[in-house]
Amino acid sequence: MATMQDVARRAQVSIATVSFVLNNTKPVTAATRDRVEAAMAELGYRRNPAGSALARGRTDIIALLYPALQRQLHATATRFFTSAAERASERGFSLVLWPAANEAAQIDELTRSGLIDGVLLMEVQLEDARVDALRRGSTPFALIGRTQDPTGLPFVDIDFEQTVVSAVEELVARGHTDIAFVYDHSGPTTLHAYGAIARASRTFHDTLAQSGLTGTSVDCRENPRAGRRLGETFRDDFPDVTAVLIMNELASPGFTTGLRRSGTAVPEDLSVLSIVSSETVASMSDPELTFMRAPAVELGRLGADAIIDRITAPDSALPHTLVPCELVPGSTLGDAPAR
Amino acid sequence: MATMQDVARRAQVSIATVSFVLNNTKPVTAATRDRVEAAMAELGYRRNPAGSALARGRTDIIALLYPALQRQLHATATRFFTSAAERASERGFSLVLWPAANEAAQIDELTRSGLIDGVLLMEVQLEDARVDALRRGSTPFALIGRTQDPTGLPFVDIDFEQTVVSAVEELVARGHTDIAFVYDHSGPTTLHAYGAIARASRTFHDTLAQSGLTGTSVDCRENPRAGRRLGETFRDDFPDVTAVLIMNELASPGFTTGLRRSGTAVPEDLSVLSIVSSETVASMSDPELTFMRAPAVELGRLGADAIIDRITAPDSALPHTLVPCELVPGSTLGDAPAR
DNA sequence: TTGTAAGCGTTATCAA
DNA sequence: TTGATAACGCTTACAA
Repeated sequence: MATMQDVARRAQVSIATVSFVLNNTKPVTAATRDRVEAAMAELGYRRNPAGSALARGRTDIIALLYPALQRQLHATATRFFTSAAERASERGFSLVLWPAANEAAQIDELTRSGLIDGVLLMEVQLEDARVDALRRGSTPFALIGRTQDPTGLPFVDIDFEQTVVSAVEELVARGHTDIAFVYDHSGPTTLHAYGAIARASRTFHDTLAQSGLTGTSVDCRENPRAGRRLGETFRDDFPDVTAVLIMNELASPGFTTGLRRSGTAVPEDLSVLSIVSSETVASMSDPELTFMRAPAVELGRLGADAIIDRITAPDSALPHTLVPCELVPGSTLGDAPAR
Repeated sequence: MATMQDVARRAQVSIATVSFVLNNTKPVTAATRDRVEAAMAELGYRRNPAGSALARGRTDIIALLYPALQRQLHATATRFFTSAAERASERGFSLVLWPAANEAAQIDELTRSGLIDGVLLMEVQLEDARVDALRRGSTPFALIGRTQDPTGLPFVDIDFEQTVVSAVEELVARGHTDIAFVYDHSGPTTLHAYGAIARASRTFHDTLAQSGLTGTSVDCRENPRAGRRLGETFRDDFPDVTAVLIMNELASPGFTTGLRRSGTAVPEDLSVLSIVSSETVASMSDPELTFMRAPAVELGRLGADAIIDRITAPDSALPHTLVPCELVPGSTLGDAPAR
C-alpha cells in the first residue's frame, strides 16, 4: 500500500507537494502536478483515511441512524437511504447506515469517537432522547423527521399536514362524509410517538372539523395480517364509514384482502386511500391501491444536503424543509355511495 | 474531547500506562489501574478511532456491500443486514452498510483506503467482478452467496439445492407431476446471473428428471404487477401445470392476485409454493402463501462470523456453510387435482 | 511554487 | 510494573 512518502519520492517532490495536488489546496506548476499524478497512478496510490482523519480532524463520513434493529427497514425507508447516500457521494462524503446506534448512550459513544463528521437521524419521535443527546454534543446533525417542537433544529420531513389535507379534500370532494383514519396506535415501540403519526392524526381531525365533519380513528398494527383482520370486520364494525385513509404501509394490502373476503366492494362500498406509501406495496394490493407516495428520493437528497451543509457551513441557516406526498392514481378511490 | 494525554496527566501516569489499561495489553497494578479508570471516567474519555486505526492499522469496521443503489433492498436482505450487524457488534466490530461500492473499481477504492478491515459481500453473481477484485487485493472478505466455483472462497449461503429438492419432493408427494418454476430470467441487472437463480433452476430440473418428470421454466420480472399479469393468463398459457414453485418474492403476491382474478382456484386448481421468501410478503398474498423462509437471521450471523474469523484468524479454515430454507405452512399448497 | 517540520491521538518497542 | 519515544500517514503553518 503506497503512501504519500512513496509518491513524493517517485515524483521527486516533497510530501507536502503531493498533498497540495491531491487536495487542490495550493497552486502547483503544471509540470510538477503531472509528475505527481503520474507517480500516483503508477503506484496506485490511495489516501489513507485514518491518517487524513487524524490530521484534519474530519473523516467525511456521515452516519445514518435508523432503528433498523428494532423496526423493520421498509421499502420507503430504503429509498431514503439510497437516495441520501447517492447525494452524499456526489458531495464527497460517504453516508453509511449505522445500525448499532439508536439509543442516547450509543449516540454519545458514536459522536465522541470522532469517527464520523455528522449524523442524519431517521424515525424521529415527538420526544426523542437521541435528539437531546445530539443537542448536548457538538457533532453536526440533521433530522429526517421532526420532534414536537423542531424550532432550532435542522430538519427535512414529509409535510404530513399538507398530505392529509389533500387526502381529506380529495375524499370530501367525492362526497365522503364519514371517514376513518387507520394507523398503528400502539406504544412507543412502534410508530405511536412518531411525529408522523401524531401530526397526521391531528391534521385529519382538524381538517374534518373545518368541514363540520368528524372522523374515526382506527387502530391497526403494522403487518399484513392485522390489516386483513381489520378489513374482514370493518363493514360490521364501522357500517357508516365510506372512505378510509390508511397510514400503515405494511397493513394496507392485507386490509384490502380482508375487505374483499368480507364482501366489501372497493371502491363501490368503501374507498381506500393509502398515504405515505410506495408503488411496490400499493401494487401488491388487490385492487391496486390509490396512494400518496412518500417523497423518499427527494427527502433523501435534501437530508444529505442538510447534514453536509451543517458540517461544511455551520453558520448557514437551519433547513426547515417540508415536502408533501403526491397522489398516485390506483383503483381504490371512488365517489361516496348514494344513501 | 479528552485525549489519552489528558487522562495520563490526571492519573499521574504515562500515556503508555493508559494504553495498557485501556487495551488490557500489559499487567498493571490494581492501584494504578484504578487511578487511570477513575480519570477516564471523570473526563469522559473515548478512544479516538482515527488515531487508533493509524497506529494499529485496523479500524474494527466491516463494510457490508449490497448493490442497494441498483437493486431494491428487500425485506429478506434487510434481515441479513440487521442480523449480521448485531453479531458483529457482539464481537466488537461495527458492521455498516456501504452503498457506494458495488463495482470492482469502487471496491479497490474502498479496500485500499484502509478504512475498513473487511468486506462482506451480498448478492453474489456466478461470475462476479467484485469477487475477483477482492481476490486480487489483500483485504479479508467473505461472501453471503457463492460464485460458480466457490472453492477457495469463504462463504455462507442459502442451500438452494436442498431447498428446491425439499420443495419439489413436497409437491411430488402431493401428486403433482406437472410443475412450473417461476423466476426472473432477465439480464444481469436483476437476478439472472445470481447464483441463487442458477442453482435453484438447475436443481429444479435435475430433481424432476430423477422422478422421470419434466418441469417448465416461466419468466417473471421482480415486481408485483408482473406477477399479476403472469397469474392472469397462467391457466391459459400452462393448462396442464398443477403446481408452481416461485422464487420471486416481490412478484408472488401479485401472482396469486392474478390467479384469483382469472378464476384459478388456489390451491384447488393450482398449488403455489414460494421459496426464499419471508413472512411479511407471504402474508400480503391472498390466500396467504405457503413458503420456504430464507434463513436470513442465521445467515447474517454466520456471515458476520465468517468475515470476522478471516480478520482475526486468517489461517482458520474457510467456511463453506449452507443453510436450507424451512417450510412455513400457508394456504396455497394442496394435492394435485384428479385428472 | 515548493520544502521543512510540527502536530493529530494511539500503539508498541525498548529501557529502566 | 511503568515510562520514553518512535512510528502510523497525512495536513498545514511557516520558511525558503
